[in-house]
Amino acid sequence: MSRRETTTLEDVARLAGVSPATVSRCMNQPQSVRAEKRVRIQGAIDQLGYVPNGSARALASRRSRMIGAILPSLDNMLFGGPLEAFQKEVGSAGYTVAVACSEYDQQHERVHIRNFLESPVDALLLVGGHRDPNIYRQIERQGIPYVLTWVSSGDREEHCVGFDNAAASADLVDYLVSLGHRRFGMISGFTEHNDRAGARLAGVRKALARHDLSLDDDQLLHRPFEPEAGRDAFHILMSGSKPPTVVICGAEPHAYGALFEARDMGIDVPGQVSVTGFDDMWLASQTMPTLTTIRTPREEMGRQAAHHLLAQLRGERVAAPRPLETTLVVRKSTAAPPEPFPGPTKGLKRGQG
Amino acid sequence: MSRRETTTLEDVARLAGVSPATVSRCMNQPQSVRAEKRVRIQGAIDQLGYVPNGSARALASRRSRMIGAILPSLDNMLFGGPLEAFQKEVGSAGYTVAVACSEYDQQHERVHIRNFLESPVDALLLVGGHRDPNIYRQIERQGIPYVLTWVSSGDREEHCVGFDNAAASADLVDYLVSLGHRRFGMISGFTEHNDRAGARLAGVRKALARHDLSLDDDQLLHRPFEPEAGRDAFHILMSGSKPPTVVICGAEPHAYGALFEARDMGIDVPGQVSVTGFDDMWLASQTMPTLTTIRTPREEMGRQAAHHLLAQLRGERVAAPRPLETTLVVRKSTAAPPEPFPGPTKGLKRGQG
DNA sequence: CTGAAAGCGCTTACAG
DNA sequence: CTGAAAGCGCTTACAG
Repeated sequence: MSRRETTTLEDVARLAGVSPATVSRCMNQPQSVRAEKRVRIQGAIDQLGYVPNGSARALASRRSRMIGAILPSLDNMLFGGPLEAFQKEVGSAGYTVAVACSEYDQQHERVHIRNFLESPVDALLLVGGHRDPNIYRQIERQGIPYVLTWVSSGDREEHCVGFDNAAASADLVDYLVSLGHRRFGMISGFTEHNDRAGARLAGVRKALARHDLSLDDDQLLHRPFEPEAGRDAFHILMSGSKPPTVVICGAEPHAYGALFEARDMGIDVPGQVSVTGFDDMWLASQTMPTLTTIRTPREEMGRQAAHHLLAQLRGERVAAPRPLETTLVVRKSTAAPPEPFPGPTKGLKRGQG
Repeated sequence: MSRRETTTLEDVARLAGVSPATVSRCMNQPQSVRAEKRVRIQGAIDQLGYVPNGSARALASRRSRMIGAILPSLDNMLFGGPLEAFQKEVGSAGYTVAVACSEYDQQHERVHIRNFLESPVDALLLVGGHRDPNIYRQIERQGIPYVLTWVSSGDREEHCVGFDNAAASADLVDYLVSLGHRRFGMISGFTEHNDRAGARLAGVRKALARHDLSLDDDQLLHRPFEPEAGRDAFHILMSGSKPPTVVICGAEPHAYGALFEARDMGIDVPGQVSVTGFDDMWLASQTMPTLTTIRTPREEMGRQAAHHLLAQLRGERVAAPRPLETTLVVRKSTAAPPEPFPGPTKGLKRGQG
């Protein structure tokens, strides 16, 4: 235990017989140092067990090599995969990922953004695009790159790496209408502070309107993203006097809950009612019946978000990313409605989806 | 855009008419600064929109306020919850959490540990306790606190915040033996670099031995933690000439896969074969049949890991944490074996679990 | 309670 | 290709 506990770059320089600047260059731009010295320096590094101090490096270079990621939650199957993919990509470029959870709460997210800006992070990954403009102003004032995932459009398209939630749910509706469905129910997430949930609901409404259909107020239930909540909502929808012939779920946990509740209520899916999900998580292909849903390319989104950010960090001028494609995956939870049901309007166009 | 883009503590000091040292104190130990000055300083901070620079702070104070967490995976339902709980706890104490995934690979983990030590992090959260002693030496040389989760014993009990995997699976075996089972099959994770999986398997073996039973070699299959892998293994086990009357799964995804495969094979659970899980994730209570399993207190573990680390970071001397309790949750996937099956030995003691 | 000063361990123009 | 020197923006004994 000497007085000086940590070995510094200066120690390495002394042992290698070069200046600290050269050691620094050797670590950051090896090709700019004569090979012979590189060997001596590496030897000194190994001999001393030198570990560079990231804080000092960050301060001197004004780059922390840290990227902050703020996700709504980690305690489900949705965000972990993309985060892991993101971390892997930026990690191999030398960046560390700091995480925080907003718990689907704007105030929490705001605090975390502020903390990350203080850290300071070199870049930021967020989910969704709707937030107080002041937040964006604050981020941009610091001049750090950021990426908005899970959405493809909005005010800041050049920062969005995601897919078109509204278009995806509209696809779903077109398909369901083509099956003959006219009475729709929906279990949605809360839309106030969640533009993904909002877009999915809007997409459903818009597509229904195109078919001269609509979603009745009492057929739309907002619930947190939990299977239990989905069960509860499904039970309510199916206990009404005129239950829907199809229940669209804005998030997959809702659909799992709906399927479980149907089983417990003795309701046949898709015989009596069709059920759809959104995201195509692993369970969707294992439920009974298997779930018709929208596949979202989540890992791919994580990777692309990383590349988008890394390009900006390299100082490249980047174009607005192209929206990622979603896919309608038809499985066994959807079928024609149980009996011919006269639609609320005439002139219904079949099979146009 | 002035030449100096960032406002620094010095700017605040100048505007408030105090020294930089006082501004620093005002932020870190407010009570040591006269109230009147505190107000002036806060005013200056607000007026300038001052954001302290974490890198400089880290360098000067030799504390980065960052904790590194290395988990085997984020892309499943297991580690996200505890990580979120951990982040929440340490976050409210002012710490940032950096994450990385080892992908159940020692070399990956080693690289991430090294990167974190460079960052440098103030503390480290790891999963499991078995790793190259050199790694521990390296961590301890830097003098940073660390916590080993998901395990309760081993060489470094004072760092473990977890539960006794072996005892938990032994409980399960005792219960199954008490039901009358004598022919056991097991789907286990790979045990070479995973001491949790190793302990679960060892616990099963030890408990069986206590009952004069054992696990035949061809009744033990090692698989990655995926439902599909569980399906595959279950299929193999049940296709043998003498299939087991119970399949113990070392991880819950294996059990889900087993249940799905049983359904597809037309095998009645628990009529023909019992199936057990380990962890009690949300799906366990929703499968058909519902799953008998071991409940592990994962969120609580995340919180306790945080408190254990925070106490050390405060410089407190901490005692070895008490192991967390696991619970045998009996549901519908287990029952007596289909027919009286003569055990390999006499003198079997019933109901001793 | 407060300030002047040194220092944390790097990086990076600048000059050669 | 290399070195001397300044500087990144804070914190913290030390003295008062």
